[in-house]
Amino acid sequence: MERRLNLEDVGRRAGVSRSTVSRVVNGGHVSSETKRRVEAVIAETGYRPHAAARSLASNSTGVIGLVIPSAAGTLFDDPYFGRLILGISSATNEVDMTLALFLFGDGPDERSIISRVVTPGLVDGVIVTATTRGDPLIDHMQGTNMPFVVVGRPDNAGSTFCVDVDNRAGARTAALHLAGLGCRRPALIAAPSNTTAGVDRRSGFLEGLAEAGLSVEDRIVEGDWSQESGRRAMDRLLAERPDAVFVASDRMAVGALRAIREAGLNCPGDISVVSFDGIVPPDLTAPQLTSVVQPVTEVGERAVRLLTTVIAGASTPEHVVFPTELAVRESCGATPTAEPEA
Amino acid sequence: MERRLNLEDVGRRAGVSRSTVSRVVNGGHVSSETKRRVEAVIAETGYRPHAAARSLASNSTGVIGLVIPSAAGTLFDDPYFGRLILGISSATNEVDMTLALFLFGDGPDERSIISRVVTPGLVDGVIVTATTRGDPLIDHMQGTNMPFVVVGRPDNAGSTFCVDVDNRAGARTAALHLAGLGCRRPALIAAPSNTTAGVDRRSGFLEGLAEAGLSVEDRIVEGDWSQESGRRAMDRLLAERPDAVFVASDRMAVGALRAIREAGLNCPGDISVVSFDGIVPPDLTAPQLTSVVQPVTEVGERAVRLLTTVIAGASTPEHVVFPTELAVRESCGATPTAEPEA
DNA sequence: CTGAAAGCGCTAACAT
DNA sequence: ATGTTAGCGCTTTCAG
Repeated sequence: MERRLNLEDVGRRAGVSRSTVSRVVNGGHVSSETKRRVEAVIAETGYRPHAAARSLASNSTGVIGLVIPSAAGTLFDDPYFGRLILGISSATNEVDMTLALFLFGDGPDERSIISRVVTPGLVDGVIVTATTRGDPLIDHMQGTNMPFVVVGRPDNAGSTFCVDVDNRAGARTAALHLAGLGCRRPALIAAPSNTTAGVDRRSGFLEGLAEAGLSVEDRIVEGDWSQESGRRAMDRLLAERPDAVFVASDRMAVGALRAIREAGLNCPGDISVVSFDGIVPPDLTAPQLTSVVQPVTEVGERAVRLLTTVIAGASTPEHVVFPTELAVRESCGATPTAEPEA
Repeated sequence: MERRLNLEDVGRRAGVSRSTVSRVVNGGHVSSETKRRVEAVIAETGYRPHAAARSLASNSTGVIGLVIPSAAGTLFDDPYFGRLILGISSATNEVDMTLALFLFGDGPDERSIISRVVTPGLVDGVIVTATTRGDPLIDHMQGTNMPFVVVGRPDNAGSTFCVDVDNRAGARTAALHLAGLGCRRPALIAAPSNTTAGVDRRSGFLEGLAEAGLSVEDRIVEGDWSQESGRRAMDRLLAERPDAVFVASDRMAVGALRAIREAGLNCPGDISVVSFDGIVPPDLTAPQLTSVVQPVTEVGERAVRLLTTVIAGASTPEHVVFPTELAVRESCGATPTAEPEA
């Protein structure tokens, strides 16, 4: 097993010092003549700088971490995280960094992995997906001096960098849309109230309803994001004879659609449904879901860019929130529009 | 900005040398008295070893890479990769390593990311998911001396470590099951023939059919894994009036089910379907899919363990292949069994 | 524009 | 059982 080529070796072959080689590798000032010679040697030897050595000397690793808690089971049943990872990964490639993934459940391993995330010299910064309210992970991160941004809206983060979508406004739009269609007895299948997204979507919807002079009264059931919970929720709701329902997530909406069908009712004929996410492929359901679509991939990309600024030293917390778009399809009973409404 | 605490500092506070501290951190032999003292200092200072420095000195990073090519769009629409990542991530946590994710599309960035994967000092080894035949990535990896294992069955890898599922046997079982149910005009919606999984599932199915004295004749259409392709394939196939169809993936099967329904036919009444993957939640479809389930998560976990042996120096290539299980549900028309058949 | 030299924080012989 | 001493391969002043 031969020793790995290092800067010194390359320098020797090119007749220059290791510093010069380092300069051509990192784009420093080098005469074009020597530069050419060094590059030739690098090309023919296939030299690649040693990442760990570089990290140690430069105090920067070139890797960013993505932390997703309670990844356990449900995680990838929902396309949400997949999309987010895609966005983050592509942005990460773009800036020539590498992505480290930290998934963890609720086991005792949590503590250990949580501390691995902030190991010095491992990552330059991390993106934390915070879905639950009062997330202890956020508190923990604030106690360290590891740069981080959170995806979502943590309620216990006085001042952190974060990127989120406007859940409240999106849900409000859904309410207004339903009201505009003439619904009289709206219902709500809410997302868990221990998540900020759940809270925001609920209050946004109620707000929109109020503006239109409507109210859900007791036609409101809380699901747990799962399709099955959506189905059960709709089942319960059906007894109240709602003429429209806003479901706080696509997945739960798929379940709701099923409950409606199984009850022998028709959507949108008997009941309109509007969901949130816009992440389930339209073709997957019949009728196609009208939903408030959130730009998940963009959120991921933005999070990476934001994180790079934090790593670079940005210190005044920035909150970026993306708008959502109502994609009108079949399930609400309106005539689908080519252009999504705002 | 105060300097980061290092071994020397901790040693000074505890009145010992840095090597001793290193020993207590890494579990070397230290008298219980000093060990206690050092641990106290570590606890009160919150000292954490610097990952890059450690990597450089020990020539081992503690991170493994996961490479997923052509991640582009379709990737996360299919729960397959999510499950795989889950398995890999959990195994990775278990052995106290961290996971680096390399996703890449077909753009020009491919070259650059592909070379980043083999950057010395970045990862200790990588898991490559190879789906396509003659995958150039495999050739590339073989040209380096980076430890790697492949998930899947590369056809251009004379001798590599790999873990796969027995696609052939699983598909054969599906054929036999359908034959046992009395089908006479079986059809096949195949997976892309430029993937080894596609090839294996096809030949396994044909083999099983032949054993039962049946044949697909020209009732065979190739899909591209997407649900839509499954739907179109079924549409074409319907003209041939098959009484059973084996669909090489769950996703395509969902499309096929839809085509059957839209043609006004009934499954399993008019036509039985058996799919491959067992990855779509049964509740998602009506009727529930009978399918050949592959243990994706286990494959991921095994890949990690195998990789650790390669990193440790294992040199005689090992191929581990997992068996599949036929989960009999509603879509084949048989009475669902509690115990899945072999 | 280029070379020399001093670390970055840690591990691993090698002494003691 | 513990301390001493070399590096690991790179970046980065500092001279020239």
